[in-house]
Amino acid sequence: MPEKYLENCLYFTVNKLSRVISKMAEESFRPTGITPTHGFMMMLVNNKPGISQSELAEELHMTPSTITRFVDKLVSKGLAERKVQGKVSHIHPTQAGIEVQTELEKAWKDLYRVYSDLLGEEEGKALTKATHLAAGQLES
Amino acid sequence: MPEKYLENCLYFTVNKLSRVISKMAEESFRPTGITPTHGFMMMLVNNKPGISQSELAEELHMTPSTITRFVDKLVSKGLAERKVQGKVSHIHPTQAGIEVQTELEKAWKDLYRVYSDLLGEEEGKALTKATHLAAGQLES
DNA sequence: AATTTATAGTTGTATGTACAAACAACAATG
DNA sequence: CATTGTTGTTTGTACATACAACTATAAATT
Repeated sequence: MPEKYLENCLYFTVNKLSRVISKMAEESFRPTGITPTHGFMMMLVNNKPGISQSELAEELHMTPSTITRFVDKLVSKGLAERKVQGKVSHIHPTQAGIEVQTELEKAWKDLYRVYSDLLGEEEGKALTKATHLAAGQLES
Repeated sequence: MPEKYLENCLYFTVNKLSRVISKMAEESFRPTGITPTHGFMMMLVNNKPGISQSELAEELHMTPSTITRFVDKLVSKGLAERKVQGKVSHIHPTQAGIEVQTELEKAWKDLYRVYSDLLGEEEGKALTKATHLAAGQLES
């Protein structure tokens, strides 16, 4: 078992990268007062008012229970509201939710800028594509 | 704001990949009765008996508090023991800890096999290298 | 030697996320 | 229409992990 052998393990390198970039994302989103994932969810809601939770789950690649919790938080922050219709919950932005959109987009662009500057824009794009592809290939 | 735009966000793709590969790792390590990260820690301890917690933190890229909790768990499972010496804790494997090593290595190889088969071995290696590099570049 | 600063670890608490089980609404089939 | 299955959401619980504040030891400086 050689030294530094963890570097050769995808599980490890990906998890580490995940921690690092998550911290960067929190940094970028801090001014909005919303954490990154909640922010993305909010943007999805603004992008498609009335979106259902399963659609959110699909887009965000998260489990329904997690989505419930996240929507709860948006609601409790006054940024969104649930309109239950039969078995489906439709999520709509409130006025406050609509208003926070530009700030969220700014945070997102900022995040992009920060990691692109550190990685090189093209390298960043390539890595994004590669991780997206890999995630698709592995989830089977 | 285009459709499917989250795919172009490194934060997102990396987090998704992290979730996917973490689940695969849990699968591979399930037979050992130890979760992947605890397993890696155990291997590090076997690899260098008497290793300090800060060294573990460094290798695993995790915070000291997390290391404390993880070591606690190894100890409570009877796989390792702390020998406190001044302000430093030295972690040693117990007999049970030593004995679980081969099974852990098997699980680890299995994980490698599974994702290599799905990604292609060379592609997997390339991605591992790329994520490792990126994590290094971003943590500044 | 006394005081300050740095290092190693721990503890309390919080967050993100998942799974499993439950529940509620709808669909399909006898 | 009664039952059985399917789908969407929720709730209880659990785990990995982090941060901030704390304690304890060691090192450095006065």
